[in-house]
Amino acid sequence: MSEKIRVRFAPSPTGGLHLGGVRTVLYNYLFARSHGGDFILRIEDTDQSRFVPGAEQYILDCLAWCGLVPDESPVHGGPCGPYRQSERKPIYKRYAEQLVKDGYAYYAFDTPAELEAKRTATPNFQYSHAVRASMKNSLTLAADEVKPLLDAGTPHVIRIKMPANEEVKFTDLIRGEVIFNASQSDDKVLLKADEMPTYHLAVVVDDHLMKITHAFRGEEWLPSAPVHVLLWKYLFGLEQMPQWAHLPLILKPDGNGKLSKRDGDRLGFPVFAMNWIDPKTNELTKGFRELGFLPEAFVNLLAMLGWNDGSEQEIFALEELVAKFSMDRVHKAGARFDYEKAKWYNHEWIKKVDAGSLKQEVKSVLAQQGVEAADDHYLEKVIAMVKDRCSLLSDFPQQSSFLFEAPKQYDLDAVKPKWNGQKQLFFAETVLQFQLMQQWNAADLEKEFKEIASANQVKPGEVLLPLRIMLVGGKFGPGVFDIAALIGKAETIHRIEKFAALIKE
RNA sequence: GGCCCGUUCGUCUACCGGUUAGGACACCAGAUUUUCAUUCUGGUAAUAGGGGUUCGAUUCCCCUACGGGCUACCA
Repeated sequence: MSEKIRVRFAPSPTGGLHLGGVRTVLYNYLFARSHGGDFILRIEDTDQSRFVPGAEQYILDCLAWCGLVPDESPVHGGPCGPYRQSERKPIYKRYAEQLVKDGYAYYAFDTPAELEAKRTATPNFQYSHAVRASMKNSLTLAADEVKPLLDAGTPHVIRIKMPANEEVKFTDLIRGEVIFNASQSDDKVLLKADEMPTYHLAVVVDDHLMKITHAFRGEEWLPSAPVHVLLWKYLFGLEQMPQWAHLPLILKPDGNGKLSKRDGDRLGFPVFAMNWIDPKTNELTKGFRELGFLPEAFVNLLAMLGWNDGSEQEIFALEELVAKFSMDRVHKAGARFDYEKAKWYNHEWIKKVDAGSLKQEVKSVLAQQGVEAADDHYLEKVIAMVKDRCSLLSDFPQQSSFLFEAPKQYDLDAVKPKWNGQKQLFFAETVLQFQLMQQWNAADLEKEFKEIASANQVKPGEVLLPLRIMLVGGKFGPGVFDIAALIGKAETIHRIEKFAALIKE
């Protein structure tokens, strides 16, 4: 039995897809897939103040990178269209008017200035059941006063009339039964003066019309959940309501509060899945992908931030997450984001995947550093040799560029103080002996090198570091003989000679 | 301020009444690697506090403290 799990996702007002957003979609995806259902994602399309050009496609691109491809993702012209909020204005208005007619909402004529005055006069002013009788609205005004106002086109909003004493219950997939007293919420605006809906109305109307089955969102929405539940009750009936899940927040690594883009900038780690250029400011925010993360690792670390399968396993592939995921093991408390652990996940994944599958990414990351890796077969060998030492894809150039071209810079301080004629002679001899070698592999090279050393009365330890500097340029990289074996006889000899000539001066 | 949600090593977390409270990241020490990493071994480190309930509470309940969230014609 296959079920269609339809979910809605609201992009961030500033564009960009942050960790919390990806995790929300990820949990949606895992939930849908683990129930054998289709995953239908609707990206909320609120134009006007919030609309960011390109945000939808960007989100879809990010999700594709993560491997979270929806079976269907109507953006424009889909079966439940129109999707753009401004094109749906009449729909929202119709439902809002319906609510007024049924006595669940009312017109409010208070101007923003009047409300502002109230707020400054009364410290904890809330437009709620307690004060609505003293405000200017269709509840306090006589019917024959209201009609002229409406007819004259007086600016007004439609507010929900929250019951003064009613318990609102609903089941949250993570928190279980949640009970609120409706009186605690104020009379939220449902339809603004410009006839655009607020989130509260739009979310309920759209979820109904677009047959949303599951509504996962951040914990910050919990306090307004009773408003939404009530709207469902008034408009469509509670049986129709999607299943709610309020996900725990992802918190700053230091200090307090939700993780924000600013924290990433400040602490030096990405917060967005992929690079995002704010179309308004042209400001670039780096993404996990561009900083060298593997999508497998990104998904893995996000999944574990607030969920685990109860075992001690920490490395999960997406299919494995699908198989083991269950909503009731999602945490209630927020989790601090730890970039060090994020890098650890990536390192584990780089070690885990095979060299061949990394070719494209490594090639492009090398190209960015001006290193051309033309030979795929050779590249794969390079990757196999160095990948265990890389936490990020961006570590590859540092760890492997010398396998494609001779070092341009040498760590001379590592060699020069102890350099002498004896070593000069030793390397001259090494070049000669290497030229004669029939087999060119790491084991034979090491054997040969040590024999030359003992024949020349040099301790291998004293010439090993110079050899490394000659081949690599610095004190890093895989075993020297592995490097020599890979770059080949001619190149090895060339590098030794080049360096020997250089250090003489 | 009001309301809501939450609270196990520094961090992510396991335990769903009986454990020497386990794992991972980070950190420290040792081994391996005649580079640097990796790897391996070991170590430091937690049930916020106080009341109940119970033969027995990290686990269930209450209070306090702390943290987070919401409190817009933003989402």
